[in-house]
Amino acid sequence: MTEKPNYFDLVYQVVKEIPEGRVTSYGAIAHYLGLKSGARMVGYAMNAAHTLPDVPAHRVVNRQGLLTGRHHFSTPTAMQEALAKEGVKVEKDQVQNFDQVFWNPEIELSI
DNA sequence: CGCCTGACGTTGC
DNA sequence: AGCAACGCCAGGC
Repeated sequence: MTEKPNYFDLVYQVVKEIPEGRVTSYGAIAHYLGLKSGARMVGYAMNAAHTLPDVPAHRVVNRQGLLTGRHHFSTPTAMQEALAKEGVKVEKDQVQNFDQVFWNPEIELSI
């Protein structure tokens, strides 16, 4: 990695703006950054963000509200535990009331 | 330098 | 309504 892609930092910033007790989806961030087809890239960026303490990757889930990246955490339950502590109900790796805790950057950040 | 994999999403069948 | 395949792009080996 000769350089760190700018959009990586963009993803980090958006994720860092996620309020406690709220979650967002990769596609939402991707679309917000213009990476409409780069949802994968967002997740990929998250992989690097995983090393940054300021990037709550546990608040980022997929479109289904499913904790797809929980396996990348220190423990398979770390993501669920973190969300549960913030008030987000997680059952079987699935976010409950996903539509209620969903945080849309395009709206919350007023684009 | 080339191939493969990968925290997703969407469309088609 | 559920399952499968494709598409996008970048990093790692």
